[in-house]
Amino acid sequence: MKTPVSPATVQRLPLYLRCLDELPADAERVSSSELAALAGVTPAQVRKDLSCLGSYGVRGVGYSVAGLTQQIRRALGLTREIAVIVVGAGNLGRALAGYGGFGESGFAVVGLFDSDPGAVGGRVGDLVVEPVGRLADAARTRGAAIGVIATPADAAQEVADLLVSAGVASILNFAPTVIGVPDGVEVRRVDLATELQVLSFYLNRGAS
Amino acid sequence: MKTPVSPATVQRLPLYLRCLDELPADAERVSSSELAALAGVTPAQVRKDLSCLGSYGVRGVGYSVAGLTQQIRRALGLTREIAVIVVGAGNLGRALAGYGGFGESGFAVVGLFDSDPGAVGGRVGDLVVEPVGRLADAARTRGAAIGVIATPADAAQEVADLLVSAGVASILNFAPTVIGVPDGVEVRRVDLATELQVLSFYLNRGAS
DNA sequence: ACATGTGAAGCGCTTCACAGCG
DNA sequence: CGCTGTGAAGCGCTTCACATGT
Repeated sequence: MKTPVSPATVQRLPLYLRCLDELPADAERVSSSELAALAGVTPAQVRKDLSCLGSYGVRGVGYSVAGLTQQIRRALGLTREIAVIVVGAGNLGRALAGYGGFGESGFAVVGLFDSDPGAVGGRVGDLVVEPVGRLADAARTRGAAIGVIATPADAAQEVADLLVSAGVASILNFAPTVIGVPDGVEVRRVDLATELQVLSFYLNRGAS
Repeated sequence: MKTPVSPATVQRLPLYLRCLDELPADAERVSSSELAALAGVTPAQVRKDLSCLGSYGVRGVGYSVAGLTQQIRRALGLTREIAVIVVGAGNLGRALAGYGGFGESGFAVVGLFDSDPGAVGGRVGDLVVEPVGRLADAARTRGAAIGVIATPADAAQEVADLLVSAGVASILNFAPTVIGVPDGVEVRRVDLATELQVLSFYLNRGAS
């Protein structure tokens, strides 16, 4: 089965990619059970997920590590480097912009913006903080495909609108608020307080 | 329906809490439709979720903002402040430890640790970076309930083991790797590369 | 013999539609 | 009349079990 990749599967593909990476360098093949153990899911789940992308598995043997890695990267659209813009040069924004893991995963931060004139001009790794006024223009000329919002909550909606108007159709929102976007724009929220609150729930669960 | 709160619902309760917070200060009541619009879900979803915690809704009117907030906080176990420990004082760890939103959400960072002697002693807000050697002891004496891992990938498993042995049964893992823990320990993963890779998938989806 | 690929069953979550109540 | 609360239908995801292929 080729095309119908379910959202649940999409969310797990990057996980498999990581697990493949953590395999011993001399490993040529993996079985669904091995991969499942590393990823913390069931073997059947792994096989179902991988079968969605026209599998390269060999019955009786397993999957080629290199081949499978390539297949997953292609399915995720990681064949070319993707340009990412980060908005908000506070602690979180700088941490994100300076995070080395981007490059290895096929992403490149091509711009870091902030509305505070005091922050503009500051350097983070190879990047120089630019004023938000240049965001839209920079997003277009540098071909940014993904925008990361690392601003306070009250600026998030405004930044989202800016990104959308600049043609950025994928947004990763670290601001602790819900942003509204037009249809066709994909938003993913990462909220620290939310994560802690969910953990809090299960904390009391386990105790009772 | 009182007790059976599904995982999917648990994940949305913090979201509702945020939306309630963003309501105009003079709002006394909300309808499921209003809340749904803010949260980006359906009204039926909101009602189902809220009915799980013995609802305080009034038919024909809506929910009391204050009452509902209290109900959700109680369901999540946010009646007392929860002590959190952060391990890893790199960019991300310092950003997390210094994040003000913790306190407002009912959490308090009671310790920040790092294995690098050069980082130990550094100050982040009110906190002083301590050596990991003191982690287990500090976790116990300060009653830490949640541990946040903000180390590089290769240190994550070791830190997780330390946290578990110190009695921390809830872990929020920002390290780009999968950690193994005993049954009964709850782990949530937040992985930047994973989020970007998922966005990448839908990027190509929308374009084709 | 062994591990993949896959229909089918099982399960949980979402959506619908309406009864119930202020 | 309006909005909540909820059985029931619908849908998607996970798990099972086994046929398939090497």
